[in-house]
Amino acid sequence: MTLADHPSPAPRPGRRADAERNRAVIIEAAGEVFAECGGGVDVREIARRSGVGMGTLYRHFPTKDELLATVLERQFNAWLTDAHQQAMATEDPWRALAGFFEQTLSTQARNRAVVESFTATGGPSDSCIQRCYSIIDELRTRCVDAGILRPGVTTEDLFLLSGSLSQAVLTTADSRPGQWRRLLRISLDGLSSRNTESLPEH
Amino acid sequence: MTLADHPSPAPRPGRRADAERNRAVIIEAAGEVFAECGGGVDVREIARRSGVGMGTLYRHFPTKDELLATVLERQFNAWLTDAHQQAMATEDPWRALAGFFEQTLSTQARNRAVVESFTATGGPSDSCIQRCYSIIDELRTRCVDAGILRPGVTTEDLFLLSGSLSQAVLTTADSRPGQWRRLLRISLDGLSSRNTESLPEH
DNA sequence: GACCAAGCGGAGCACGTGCTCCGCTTGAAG
DNA sequence: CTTCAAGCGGAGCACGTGCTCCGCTTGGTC
Repeated sequence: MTLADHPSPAPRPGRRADAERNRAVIIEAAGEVFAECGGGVDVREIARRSGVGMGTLYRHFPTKDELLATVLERQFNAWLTDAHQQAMATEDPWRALAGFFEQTLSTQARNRAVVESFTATGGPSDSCIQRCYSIIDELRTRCVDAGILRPGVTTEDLFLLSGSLSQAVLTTADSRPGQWRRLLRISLDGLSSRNTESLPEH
Repeated sequence: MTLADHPSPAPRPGRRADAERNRAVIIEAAGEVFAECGGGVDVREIARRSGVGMGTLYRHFPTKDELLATVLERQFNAWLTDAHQQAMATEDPWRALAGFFEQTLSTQARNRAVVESFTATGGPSDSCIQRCYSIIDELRTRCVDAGILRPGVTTEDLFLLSGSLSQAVLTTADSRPGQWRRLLRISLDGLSSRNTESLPEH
């Protein structure tokens, strides 16, 4: 399932048809460019890739930040929807949790801007964070109920772990792609209930 | 042991005394500013903090990158020296490894530029990387000889883990400082030889 | 004390990048 | 077909930031 399969979230009635089309083209192109180059790219590059002038770009998105936010929101929601569906479809709680990390990391591996957004101030919007927390919490609860998750592990721990590993994915993307799977495996084993010693308080 | 306890690596004979003094002041100030603000700070801020003009700064360091490299090299070497001494002084191999991570992360937690340097292209100089690998490899070997490290764990795995956790330290530095210790604990438990299943190949 | 090369300060230049302005074009309503 | 507001393109402005230039100052030597 790719991004294009998800419905565009904000169709705007009353606008001229070409404007609507341009808006969609810009979001599409910006998504690609941000993913490849990170949030620091020159806006002209996005305009160029969209085949649209600067005026048009800034008519639709008053600032670069707003464009980035729109794109990230869209990509996050697509990813979260997929992740949720996949999690629901997996019977075994542990496989569901592991699969979530696997999917998250391999998706984000190809999207610089998304990884950056976790580091930078602000990051993704609150509603996305909230949604992400909900999914992780559901996965965590299922594992706890099955007695296979280490006691004391919080949703925040899992969220932070995901962000931390994302970074590992990025740093090894060029030199040793796939090495992150080893770290993931190590972390998951550390999360197993076979480890009974309590974790340090904050 | 702090940075000031380490000898300045490059005293330059034949230079005027005030120039030598200024050079030291600049390195000191730049170290603080880079640590607080990251590598993206305005050079003027470093000049201001040094109490020195732009001309003086650029006389000693022809580019900002060179200044940053000099500062990072110095800080890395100070950190590595401390880490090595501490590792040598710890009898128990596992405590030595855990202590290395603990020290690395709590040091880097207060130094944005260092963490960034692992992410950015280039990063620390090759000789630093090499030295760091040597230390980690020594720690790893001791653990392997004692039979307490999970089979198949490489020096690269441990290096990558360190960088990955550094990121976690940064992202939670403001909101939940100390949470990274929980992730570290989880990772270390996953590295224990009690986990016998082999890690995925690259 | 006199001399001067080495060193210094900071105004200002060059350039990259976010954003605007305005004359031209075009979808669509009548 | 006519009309025109909505939309478009891209030159160029504003500003932040790396770096330079040059007249002034000063440590060191005789």
